[in-house]
Amino acid sequence: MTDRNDAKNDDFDLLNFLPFLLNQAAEESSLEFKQIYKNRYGMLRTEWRVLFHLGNYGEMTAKDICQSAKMHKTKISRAVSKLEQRRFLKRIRDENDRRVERLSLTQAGNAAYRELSTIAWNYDAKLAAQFTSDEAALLRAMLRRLAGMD
Amino acid sequence: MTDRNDAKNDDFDLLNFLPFLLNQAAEESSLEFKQIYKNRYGMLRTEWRVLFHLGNYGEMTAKDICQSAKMHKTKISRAVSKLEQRRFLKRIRDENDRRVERLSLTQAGNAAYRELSTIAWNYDAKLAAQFTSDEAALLRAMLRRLAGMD
DNA sequence: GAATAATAGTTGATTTTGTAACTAACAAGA
DNA sequence: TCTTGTTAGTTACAAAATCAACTATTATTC
Repeated sequence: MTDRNDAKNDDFDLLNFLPFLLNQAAEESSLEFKQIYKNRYGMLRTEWRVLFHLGNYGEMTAKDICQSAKMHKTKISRAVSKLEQRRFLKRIRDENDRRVERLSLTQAGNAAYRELSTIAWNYDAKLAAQFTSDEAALLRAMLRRLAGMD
Repeated sequence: MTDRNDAKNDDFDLLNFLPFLLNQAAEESSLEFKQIYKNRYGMLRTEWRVLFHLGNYGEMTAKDICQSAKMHKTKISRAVSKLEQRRFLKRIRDENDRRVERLSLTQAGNAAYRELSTIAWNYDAKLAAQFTSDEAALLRAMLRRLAGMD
Protein backbone atom coordinates (compact mmCIF):
# COMPACT_ATOMS: atom_id res chain seq x y z
CA MET A 1 0.00 0.00 0.00
CA THR A 2 1.69 3.15 -1.16
CA ASP A 3 -1.51 5.08 -0.77
CA ARG A 4 -0.89 8.32 1.09
CA ASN A 5 -3.88 10.21 2.42
CA ASP A 6 -2.00 13.34 3.27
CA ALA A 7 -0.70 14.16 -0.17
CA LYS A 8 -2.06 15.72 -3.31
CA ASN A 9 -2.85 12.73 -5.36
CA ASP A 10 -3.60 13.94 -8.86
CA ASP A 11 -3.55 16.91 -11.16
CA PHE A 12 -7.09 18.05 -10.61
CA ASP A 13 -7.10 21.60 -9.35
CA LEU A 14 -10.11 22.56 -7.30
CA LEU A 15 -9.36 26.25 -7.47
CA ASN A 16 -9.60 26.16 -11.25
CA PHE A 17 -12.78 24.13 -11.37
CA LEU A 18 -15.22 26.40 -13.18
CA PRO A 19 -18.34 25.75 -11.10
CA PHE A 20 -16.35 26.45 -7.93
CA LEU A 21 -14.63 29.47 -9.39
CA LEU A 22 -17.92 30.87 -10.68
CA ASN A 23 -19.53 30.43 -7.33
CA GLN A 24 -16.68 32.09 -5.47
CA ALA A 25 -16.66 35.00 -7.87
CA ALA A 26 -20.44 35.35 -7.63
CA GLU A 27 -20.37 35.32 -3.83
CA GLU A 28 -17.46 37.66 -3.44
CA SER A 29 -18.60 40.14 -6.04
CA SER A 30 -22.09 40.44 -4.61
CA LEU A 31 -21.09 40.86 -0.97
CA GLU A 32 -20.72 44.60 -0.94
CA PHE A 33 -23.89 45.24 -2.89
CA LYS A 34 -25.79 42.82 -0.71
CA GLN A 35 -25.01 44.95 2.32
CA ILE A 36 -26.81 47.83 0.66
CA TYR A 37 -30.12 46.25 -0.22
CA LYS A 38 -30.05 44.29 2.99
CA ASN A 39 -29.20 47.06 5.44
CA ARG A 40 -30.89 49.90 3.62
CA TYR A 41 -34.10 48.13 2.64
CA GLY A 42 -34.12 44.94 4.68
CA MET A 43 -34.40 42.99 1.44
CA LEU A 44 -33.39 39.45 0.60
CA ARG A 45 -31.67 38.55 -2.63
CA THR A 46 -34.84 37.08 -4.07
CA GLU A 47 -36.69 40.27 -3.22
CA TRP A 48 -34.35 42.65 -4.95
CA ARG A 49 -34.34 40.40 -7.95
CA VAL A 50 -38.08 40.66 -8.23
CA LEU A 51 -37.84 44.40 -7.65
CA PHE A 52 -35.18 44.67 -10.33
CA HIS A 53 -37.17 42.68 -12.82
CA LEU A 54 -40.26 44.80 -12.38
CA GLY A 55 -38.26 48.02 -12.35
CA ASN A 56 -36.30 46.98 -15.38
CA TYR A 57 -39.02 45.41 -17.52
CA GLY A 58 -42.21 46.96 -16.17
CA GLU A 59 -45.32 44.88 -15.55
CA MET A 60 -44.75 41.14 -15.38
CA THR A 61 -46.42 38.06 -13.96
CA ALA A 62 -44.81 35.86 -11.34
CA LYS A 63 -44.27 33.26 -14.00
CA ASP A 64 -42.47 35.71 -16.26
CA ILE A 65 -40.05 36.49 -13.46
CA CYS A 66 -39.68 32.80 -12.74
CA GLN A 67 -38.54 32.13 -16.26
CA SER A 68 -36.29 35.12 -16.60
CA ALA A 69 -34.54 34.69 -13.27
CA LYS A 70 -34.72 30.88 -13.20
CA MET A 71 -35.97 30.97 -9.64
CA HIS A 72 -38.54 28.58 -8.24
CA LYS A 73 -42.09 29.84 -8.09
CA THR A 74 -42.31 29.46 -4.32
CA LYS A 75 -39.40 31.83 -3.89
CA ILE A 76 -41.06 34.34 -6.18
CA SER A 77 -44.38 33.91 -4.42
CA ARG A 78 -42.84 34.70 -1.04
CA ALA A 79 -40.77 37.58 -2.36
CA VAL A 80 -43.86 39.09 -3.96
CA SER A 81 -45.74 38.86 -0.65
CA LYS A 82 -42.93 40.60 1.19
CA LEU A 83 -42.64 43.35 -1.40
CA GLU A 84 -46.40 43.80 -1.33
CA GLN A 85 -46.39 44.09 2.48
CA ARG A 86 -43.76 46.79 2.17
CA ARG A 87 -45.95 48.53 -0.42
CA PHE A 88 -43.28 48.18 -3.09
CA LEU A 89 -45.52 46.41 -5.54
CA LYS A 90 -49.17 45.89 -6.36
CA ARG A 91 -50.93 42.93 -7.88
CA ILE A 92 -53.72 43.21 -10.40
CA ARG A 93 -55.78 40.18 -11.17
CA ASP A 94 -55.89 39.62 -14.92
CA GLU A 95 -59.54 39.64 -15.97
CA ASN A 96 -58.88 37.60 -19.12
CA ASP A 97 -57.31 34.81 -17.12
CA ARG A 98 -58.15 35.02 -13.48
CA ARG A 99 -55.34 32.68 -12.46
CA VAL A 100 -52.80 35.32 -13.42
CA GLU A 101 -51.63 38.31 -11.41
CA ARG A 102 -50.03 41.23 -13.15
CA LEU A 103 -47.32 42.68 -10.93
CA SER A 104 -46.00 46.20 -11.02
CA LEU A 105 -44.10 48.55 -8.75
CA THR A 106 -45.73 51.25 -6.68
CA GLN A 107 -44.19 54.70 -6.52
CA ALA A 108 -42.27 53.64 -3.42
CA GLY A 109 -41.12 50.54 -5.25
CA ASN A 110 -39.99 52.55 -8.21
CA ALA A 111 -38.13 54.96 -5.97
CA ALA A 112 -36.33 52.06 -4.31
CA TYR A 113 -35.59 50.55 -7.68
CA ARG A 114 -34.16 53.77 -9.02
CA GLU A 115 -31.91 54.25 -6.03
CA LEU A 116 -30.73 50.65 -6.03
CA SER A 117 -30.25 50.40 -9.76
CA THR A 118 -28.07 53.51 -9.74
CA ILE A 119 -25.94 52.00 -7.01
CA ALA A 120 -25.89 48.69 -8.85
CA TRP A 121 -24.79 50.37 -12.04
CA ASN A 122 -21.89 52.12 -10.33
CA TYR A 123 -21.01 48.96 -8.54
CA ASP A 124 -20.97 47.03 -11.78
CA ALA A 125 -18.73 49.65 -13.34
CA LYS A 126 -16.34 49.29 -10.44
CA LEU A 127 -16.19 45.53 -10.88
CA ALA A 128 -15.73 45.82 -14.63
CA ALA A 129 -12.99 48.41 -14.19
CA GLN A 130 -10.68 45.62 -13.09
CA PHE A 131 -10.53 44.63 -16.74
CA THR A 132 -10.21 46.28 -20.10
CA SER A 133 -13.55 46.98 -21.71
CA ASP A 134 -12.93 44.26 -24.29
CA GLU A 135 -12.22 41.79 -21.54
CA ALA A 136 -15.30 42.83 -19.61
CA ALA A 137 -17.47 42.47 -22.69
CA LEU A 138 -16.03 39.04 -23.34
CA LEU A 139 -16.59 38.08 -19.71
CA ARG A 140 -20.25 39.03 -19.90
CA ALA A 141 -20.66 37.12 -23.15
CA MET A 142 -19.03 34.02 -21.69
CA LEU A 143 -21.16 34.21 -18.56
CA ARG A 144 -24.31 34.54 -20.64
CA ARG A 145 -23.27 31.48 -22.56
CA LEU A 146 -22.59 29.50 -19.39
CA ALA A 147 -25.89 30.65 -17.94
CA GLY A 148 -27.73 29.44 -21.00
CA MET A 149 -28.95 32.95 -21.77
CA ASP A 150 -28.01 32.94 -25.42
CA MET B 1 -47.34 63.10 -13.06
CA THR B 2 -45.88 61.45 -16.13
CA ASP B 3 -44.55 58.61 -14.06
CA ARG B 4 -45.37 55.29 -15.69
CA ASN B 5 -44.95 52.17 -13.64
CA ASP B 6 -45.31 49.79 -16.50
CA ALA B 7 -42.40 50.97 -18.62
CA LYS B 8 -38.67 50.49 -18.69
CA ASN B 9 -37.48 53.62 -17.04
CA ASP B 10 -33.74 53.77 -17.51
CA ASP B 11 -30.82 52.17 -19.23
CA PHE B 12 -29.79 49.83 -16.45
CA ASP B 13 -29.77 46.28 -17.72
CA LEU B 14 -30.34 43.63 -15.12
CA LEU B 15 -29.26 40.79 -17.37
CA ASN B 16 -25.84 42.37 -17.75
CA PHE B 17 -25.34 43.11 -14.07
CA LEU B 18 -22.22 41.16 -13.19
CA PRO B 19 -23.30 39.80 -9.78
CA PHE B 20 -26.52 38.54 -11.33
CA LEU B 21 -24.81 37.14 -14.38
CA LEU B 22 -22.16 35.44 -12.27
CA ASN B 23 -24.77 33.88 -10.09
CA GLN B 24 -26.81 32.60 -13.02
CA ALA B 25 -23.73 31.15 -14.66
CA ALA B 26 -22.64 29.54 -11.39
CA GLU B 27 -26.06 27.98 -10.82
CA GLU B 28 -26.56 26.76 -14.34
CA SER B 29 -23.08 25.39 -14.78
CA SER B 30 -23.14 23.39 -11.56
CA LEU B 31 -26.56 21.81 -12.03
CA GLU B 32 -25.49 18.75 -13.93
CA PHE B 33 -22.53 18.03 -11.70
CA LYS B 34 -24.65 18.52 -8.60
CA GLN B 35 -26.88 15.63 -9.70
CA ILE B 36 -23.88 13.39 -9.60
CA TYR B 37 -22.54 14.02 -6.12
CA LYS B 38 -26.07 14.31 -4.82
CA ASN B 39 -27.59 11.18 -6.34
CA ARG B 40 -24.48 9.03 -6.34
CA TYR B 41 -23.17 9.90 -2.88
CA GLY B 42 -26.04 11.71 -1.20
CA MET B 43 -23.73 14.66 -0.63
CA LEU B 44 -24.50 18.32 -0.18
CA ARG B 45 -22.52 21.03 -1.90
CA THR B 46 -20.74 21.89 1.34
CA GLU B 47 -19.81 18.27 1.77
CA TRP B 48 -18.23 17.73 -1.60
CA ARG B 49 -16.35 20.96 -1.16
CA VAL B 50 -14.80 19.67 2.03
CA LEU B 51 -14.13 16.35 0.34
CA PHE B 52 -12.52 18.12 -2.61
CA HIS B 53 -10.36 20.26 -0.41
CA LEU B 54 -9.05 17.32 1.53
CA GLY B 55 -8.61 15.23 -1.59
CA ASN B 56 -6.91 18.04 -3.41
CA TYR B 57 -4.68 19.44 -0.68
CA GLY B 58 -4.32 16.56 1.75
CA GLU B 59 -4.58 17.07 5.49
CA MET B 60 -6.18 20.33 6.57
CA THR B 61 -7.93 21.77 9.60
CA ALA B 62 -11.53 22.98 9.52
CA LYS B 63 -10.24 26.52 9.70
CA ASP B 64 -7.97 26.01 6.69
CA ILE B 65 -10.97 24.88 4.66
CA CYS B 66 -12.98 27.79 6.00
CA GLN B 67 -10.46 30.24 4.67
CA SER B 68 -9.85 28.56 1.37
CA ALA B 69 -13.52 28.03 0.53
CA LYS B 70 -14.80 31.14 2.30
CA MET B 71 -17.53 29.12 3.95
CA HIS B 72 -18.79 29.68 7.48
CA LYS B 73 -17.34 27.47 10.16
CA THR B 74 -20.70 26.04 11.17
CA LYS B 75 -21.24 24.77 7.66
CA ILE B 76 -17.81 23.17 7.70
CA SER B 77 -18.41 21.70 11.11
CA ARG B 78 -21.62 20.01 10.02
CA ALA B 79 -20.19 18.85 6.72
CA VAL B 80 -17.23 17.31 8.55
CA SER B 81 -19.59 15.45 10.89
CA LYS B 82 -21.55 14.05 7.96
CA LEU B 83 -18.43 12.98 6.12
CA GLU B 84 -17.12 11.37 9.27
CA GLN B 85 -20.36 9.46 9.78
CA ARG B 86 -20.03 8.16 6.24
CA ARG B 87 -16.45 7.14 7.04
CA PHE B 88 -15.09 9.43 4.35
CA LEU B 89 -12.78 11.32 6.67
CA LYS B 90 -11.06 10.98 10.01
CA ARG B 91 -10.15 13.57 12.59
CA ILE B 92 -6.94 13.60 14.53
CA ARG B 93 -6.62 15.85 17.53
CA ASP B 94 -3.47 17.94 17.20
CA GLU B 95 -1.32 17.28 20.26
CA ASN B 96 0.50 20.60 19.98
CA ASP B 97 -2.74 22.55 20.09
CA ARG B 98 -5.58 20.49 21.40
CA ARG B 99 -8.22 22.87 20.02
CA VAL B 100 -7.28 21.86 16.50
CA GLU B 101 -8.39 18.82 14.56
CA ARG B 102 -6.38 17.62 11.60
CA LEU B 103 -8.74 16.27 8.96
CA SER B 104 -7.90 13.75 6.29
CA LEU B 105 -9.70 11.36 3.98
CA THR B 106 -10.08 7.67 4.65
CA GLN B 107 -9.57 5.18 1.87
CA ALA B 108 -13.28 5.31 1.12
CA GLY B 109 -13.10 9.09 1.09
CA ASN B 110 -10.17 9.04 -1.26
CA ALA B 111 -11.94 6.61 -3.56
CA ALA B 112 -14.97 8.90 -3.67
CA TYR B 113 -12.75 11.88 -4.27
CA ARG B 114 -10.95 10.19 -7.11
CA GLU B 115 -14.15 9.19 -8.81
CA LEU B 116 -15.74 12.60 -8.38
CA SER B 117 -12.69 14.57 -9.34
CA THR B 118 -12.35 12.63 -12.55
CA ILE B 119 -15.95 13.39 -13.38
CA ALA B 120 -15.44 17.01 -12.36
CA TRP B 121 -12.42 17.31 -14.55
CA ASN B 122 -14.27 16.01 -17.60
CA TYR B 123 -17.22 18.20 -16.78
CA ASP B 124 -14.96 21.22 -16.54
CA ALA B 125 -13.44 20.37 -19.89
CA LYS B 126 -16.89 20.21 -21.39
CA LEU B 127 -17.78 23.63 -20.02
CA ALA B 128 -14.51 25.13 -21.17
CA ALA B 129 -14.92 23.62 -24.63
CA GLN B 130 -17.54 26.27 -25.34
CA PHE B 131 -14.65 28.69 -25.65
CA THR B 132 -11.21 28.84 -27.20
CA SER B 133 -8.49 27.83 -24.77
CA ASP B 134 -7.29 31.43 -24.61
CA GLU B 135 -10.77 32.60 -23.75
CA ALA B 136 -11.18 29.91 -21.12
CA ALA B 137 -7.85 30.82 -19.55
CA LEU B 138 -8.84 34.47 -19.50
CA LEU B 139 -12.21 33.57 -18.01
CA ARG B 140 -10.56 31.67 -15.17
CA ALA B 141 -8.16 34.51 -14.54
CA MET B 142 -10.96 37.05 -14.42
CA LEU B 143 -13.02 34.88 -12.10
CA ARG B 144 -10.07 34.46 -9.79
CA ARG B 145 -9.65 38.21 -9.73
CA LEU B 146 -13.34 38.76 -8.97
CA ALA B 147 -13.21 36.10 -6.29
CA GLY B 148 -10.28 37.84 -4.62
CA MET B 149 -8.08 34.80 -5.16
CA ASP B 150 -5.13 36.61 -6.60
C1' DG C 1 0.57 32.87 37.79
C1' DA C 2 -4.11 34.43 37.96
C1' DA C 3 -7.22 37.11 35.07
C1' DT C 4 -8.49 38.29 30.57
C1' DA C 5 -8.67 37.81 25.82
C1' DA C 6 -8.46 35.10 21.72
C1' DT C 7 -9.06 30.87 18.92
C1' DA C 8 -10.98 26.14 17.13
C1' DG C 9 -14.81 24.07 16.83
C1' DT C 10 -19.79 22.76 18.35
C1' DT C 11 -24.62 23.37 19.44
C1' DG C 12 -29.25 25.47 19.48
C1' DA C 13 -32.58 28.84 17.84
C1' DT C 14 -34.20 31.38 13.99
C1' DT C 15 -34.58 32.26 9.13
C1' DT C 16 -34.60 30.88 4.48
C1' DT C 17 -34.99 27.51 1.03
C1' DG C 18 -36.74 23.38 -1.29
C1' DT C 19 -40.30 19.74 -2.04
C1' DA C 20 -44.77 18.29 -2.45
C1' DA C 21 -49.33 18.72 -2.02
C1' DC C 22 -52.87 21.89 -2.57
C1' DT C 23 -56.63 25.54 -4.53
C1' DA C 24 -58.58 27.97 -8.16
C1' DA C 25 -59.12 28.86 -12.89
C1' DC C 26 -58.96 27.53 -17.56
C1' DA C 27 -58.73 24.06 -21.67
C1' DA C 28 -59.96 20.16 -24.40
C1' DG C 29 -62.08 15.93 -25.61
C1' DA C 30 -65.78 12.52 -25.26
C1' DT D 1 -71.56 19.05 -19.93
C1' DC D 2 -68.67 16.32 -17.46
C1' DT D 3 -64.46 14.27 -16.98
C1' DT D 4 -59.52 14.80 -17.43
C1' DG D 5 -55.59 17.52 -17.82
C1' DT D 6 -52.98 21.78 -17.45
C1' DT D 7 -51.53 26.15 -15.54
C1' DA D 8 -50.80 30.18 -11.96
C1' DG D 9 -49.95 30.72 -7.68
C1' DT D 10 -50.11 29.44 -2.45
C1' DT D 11 -49.32 26.79 1.63
C1' DA D 12 -47.42 23.24 4.76
C1' DC D 13 -43.74 20.63 6.06
C1' DA D 14 -38.92 19.18 5.78
C1' DA D 15 -34.13 20.40 4.84
C1' DA D 16 -30.51 23.57 5.07
C1' DA D 17 -28.21 28.00 6.03
C1' DT D 18 -27.38 31.75 9.21
C1' DC D 19 -26.54 33.84 13.63
C1' DA D 20 -25.54 33.83 18.47
C1' DA D 21 -24.16 31.68 22.35
C1' DC D 22 -21.47 28.06 24.11
C1' DT D 23 -17.15 24.70 25.55
C1' DA D 24 -12.50 23.75 25.62
C1' DT D 25 -7.99 25.15 24.95
C1' DT D 26 -4.19 28.35 24.24
C1' DA D 27 -2.15 33.12 24.38
C1' DT D 28 -1.50 37.50 26.64
C1' DT D 29 -1.12 40.78 30.14
C1' DC D 30 -0.92 42.64 34.53
